[in-house]
Amino acid sequence: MALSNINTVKKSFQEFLDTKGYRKTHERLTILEHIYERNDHFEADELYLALKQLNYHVSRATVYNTLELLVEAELIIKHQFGNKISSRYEKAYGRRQHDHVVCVDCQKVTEFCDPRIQNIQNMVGEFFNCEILHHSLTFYSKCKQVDCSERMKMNLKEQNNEK
Amino acid sequence: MALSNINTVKKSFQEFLDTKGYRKTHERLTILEHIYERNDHFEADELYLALKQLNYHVSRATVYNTLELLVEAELIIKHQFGNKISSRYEKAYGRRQHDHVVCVDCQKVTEFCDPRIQNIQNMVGEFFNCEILHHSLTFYSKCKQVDCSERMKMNLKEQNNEK
DNA sequence: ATTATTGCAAAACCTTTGCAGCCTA
DNA sequence: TAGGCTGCAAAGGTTTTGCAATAAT
Repeated sequence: MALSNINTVKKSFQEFLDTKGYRKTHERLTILEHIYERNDHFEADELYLALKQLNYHVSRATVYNTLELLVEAELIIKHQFGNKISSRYEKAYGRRQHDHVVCVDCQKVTEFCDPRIQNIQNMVGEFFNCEILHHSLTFYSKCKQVDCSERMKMNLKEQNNEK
Repeated sequence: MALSNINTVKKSFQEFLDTKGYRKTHERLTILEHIYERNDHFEADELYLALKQLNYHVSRATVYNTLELLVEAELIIKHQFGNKISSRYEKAYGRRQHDHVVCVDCQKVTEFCDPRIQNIQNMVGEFFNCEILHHSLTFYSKCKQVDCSERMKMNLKEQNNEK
């Protein structure tokens, strides 16, 4: 992500905090920066551990708190992919609406866009006379790529080592 | 659900258990029966408590175990609706493919069908050269119906009573 | 008779909460 | 300085697991 963008995002968050009367703490701004350096669909604990490894210590409580604020500020999106228990997050600023394909074997997440989903959303909202706020469309697949089986092997190895 | 159908479903489950070399226990068959008497999108613990109230005692472990088997047998479908932590289940046999609208206030689940989703699924599968096994499409709405606010009030009352 | 399955309780897992102390405003 | 925010640890809710007892094959 371009440098100009991260500054825009930080400004946006600061404005959000101002408007809501929340405080601009180092923790919150730093967490936002680190999120915008990532390009994946990460879990809260992954973010916590990544920050720890960078010798920037924040508590889990603060990570969860900040993630919630960022969702509210519409700077990140929260997902629940299938049977995975924990939520995943991705940055939202300057990104067009998209949906996901998740491999049931290696958990790899791929993104796609299809304008027809918006049409369906509008139609369903009209039909039920309700205001649809947002949607979640996920395709669960077995990807035919080489690195899928690679990942599976890695996962199996990890599991065996831990036992 | 018609009586003939529940028998068909039970036969289907028994065949599944046979094929897989699993045992046909009273618990498993009874849980299946009770699920097919429901018409909602229930949580595992709701099912456990419902069975308890009917004086049919099964452990939580057995409920979870059986739900997993029924998903594998494709007799029920498991959902993760939005930020709700716990999974929800619904019966699957003899039901046409459909998706869901979930009210973010009262959690009411409504079903709808749209053939275009299948088209999108096919296109995306071809595009990424992957085999899409199934999908999950959920619209999150604020329903404008009277009973939504009613439910919200009820929920608030319950919460206050519990405190 | 074998051994998968059950029930129970404890553990695991992710997330939230309570509180003392800190730091932003 | 006031009180919102943090860190820590403990609690919360859902799901999984270990093990002895039970029941299906």
